[in-house]
Amino acid sequence: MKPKADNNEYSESEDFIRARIRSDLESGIEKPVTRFPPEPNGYLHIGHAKSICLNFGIAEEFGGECNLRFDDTNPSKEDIEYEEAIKEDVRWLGFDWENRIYYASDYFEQLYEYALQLIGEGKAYVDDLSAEEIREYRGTLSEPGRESPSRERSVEESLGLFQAMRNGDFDDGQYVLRAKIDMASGNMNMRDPVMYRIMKKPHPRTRDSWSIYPMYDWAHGQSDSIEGITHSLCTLEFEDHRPLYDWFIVQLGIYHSRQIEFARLNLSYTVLSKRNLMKLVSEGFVSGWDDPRMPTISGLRRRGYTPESIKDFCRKIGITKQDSVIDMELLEHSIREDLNRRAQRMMVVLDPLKVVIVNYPEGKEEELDAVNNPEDPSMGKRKVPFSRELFIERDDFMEDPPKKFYRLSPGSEVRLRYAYIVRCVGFERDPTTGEVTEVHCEYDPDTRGGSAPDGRKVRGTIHWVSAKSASRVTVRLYDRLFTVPNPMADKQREFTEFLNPDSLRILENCAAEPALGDCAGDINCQFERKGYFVLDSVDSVSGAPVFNRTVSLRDSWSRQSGGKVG
RNA sequence: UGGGGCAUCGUAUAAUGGCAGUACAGCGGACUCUGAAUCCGCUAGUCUAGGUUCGAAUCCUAGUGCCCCAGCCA
Repeated sequence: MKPKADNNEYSESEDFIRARIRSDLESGIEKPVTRFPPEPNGYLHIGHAKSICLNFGIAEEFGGECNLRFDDTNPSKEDIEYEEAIKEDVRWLGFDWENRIYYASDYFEQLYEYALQLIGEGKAYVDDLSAEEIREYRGTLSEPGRESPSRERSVEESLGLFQAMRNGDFDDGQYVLRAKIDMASGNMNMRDPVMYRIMKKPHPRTRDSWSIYPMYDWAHGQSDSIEGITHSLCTLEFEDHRPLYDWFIVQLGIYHSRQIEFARLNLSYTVLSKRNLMKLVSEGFVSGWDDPRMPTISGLRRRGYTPESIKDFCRKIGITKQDSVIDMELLEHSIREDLNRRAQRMMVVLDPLKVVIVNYPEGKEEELDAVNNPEDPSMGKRKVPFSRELFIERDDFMEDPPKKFYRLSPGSEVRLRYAYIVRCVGFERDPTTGEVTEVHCEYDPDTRGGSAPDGRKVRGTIHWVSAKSASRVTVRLYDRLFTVPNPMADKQREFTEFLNPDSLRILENCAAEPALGDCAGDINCQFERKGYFVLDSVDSVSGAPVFNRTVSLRDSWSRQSGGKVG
């Protein structure tokens, strides 16, 4: 089937960044070169996916290139574990940096030479003010700063001191190298920003060969320039840094990459900052960075999201400079749309209630045809066993049903999907708890396969599993991580106070079609009428599968009945 | 008058002086062996006030609101 993407909204119009690239292409540049520059200090999340799709997407669309660059300028926060996870996530999304993997740390020597150049030209100086003093001297948002006494230091002295900083002659914090710009600038970033700090810490890649490390502002633009990045795309909070980005490049007289800013992604009912995600992990609110409730790429992957659905989502949200919060339902729409097209259908009863077909012969078993995917006939059919004793969903039976309840209730008729039309003729309950323990039905042998030869209308069709051959599986139902759309909105309260206590429900005794009892690999399927599920890649063991609910099906019944269904 | 940015249905996003469109959500209907999917329809928007113009979301003026910046983090 042809996707309706041919003449839809996103192929017709271009965002402001693509428009700019197109115009730059017309006015001379050969091809766009972009980069995705994560710091290896945490796992990638859906917000990074937006940036990845933008940077790699532009390279694909315009015949350019996109580099993967690790912005590893702060060894106190970075770890090799993160680097590997990041590479895996980018690859999983379906992007390829080929041989273009770079590290800011590869440029440490070049950056050092550049610094020498600026010092030599009197545009940078070594400062001996303490961190606290630097802050005081910087002034405030509305008052200009004061110049450090070190500003008057001679070029020769700064050169010597800077070399000594590199040699490890000083302790952490004793000196910094600063750019000499303008302490009265309205832009705080231009008030003699720190370029290097002393940090006697081994670096994952350069080990102990450096005792000074460049700051972001000093490293990023120059790294872009060295790599010939034409368009350096970053988020809005760096707009204030652009004058500094440009200043360094102009002073150095090197290739001028251009920084362009766009709005970062915000998603409702979750948080999207490494700091806060880190807190959820380290304080045990979730099981790890890849907890299926996490908005990380690895969490979404384990939850059952596909790369296609994430890329589709990124295309739909667009690229602008407006602060916005995207509704989680749009992400859910993307995965439903993708999985509806490709997921194998299965019948699984999450909360089993026993049904006895009283007029069905004891010991008899037959195999019925079930469609694997009504959206895709090429996926074929499969056999499902049927017998006298079945399981149905507990909430598909009601002793005293409300209006418009199309499922089973005393005296009513319902279709067992792919099987027979049955009528409820009675039920049993536990005398002490009052809970319904068993439902009795009579089946109509003429309706084999679920058809009604007499043309009778049966509104309800429910899923079921033959009791004898059912596989016992564990199912984890996930719900939104937070109870409020924006957990960060309340400044008085910690965002963790808004964690949803019901974000995970574990169902140990679900009854599944036999085939699901022993399966392996990346299995995305739809449990009919319940949602899309994926075999958990971590906790499933052979013969004891665990399924994660990726997303429920849309459910207009629970909305209209106000009830919570499964 | 510290600096920088942003304002279009509930949420996003298009319209680059010429019919305010699309998607998600919501509501209603058709269809249905998934209360799914699909199809059809409906609701709903240009921050405010002036101005320019035959014509303004778009240009001008003045307001208002929101976001970011005072790390030796990125």
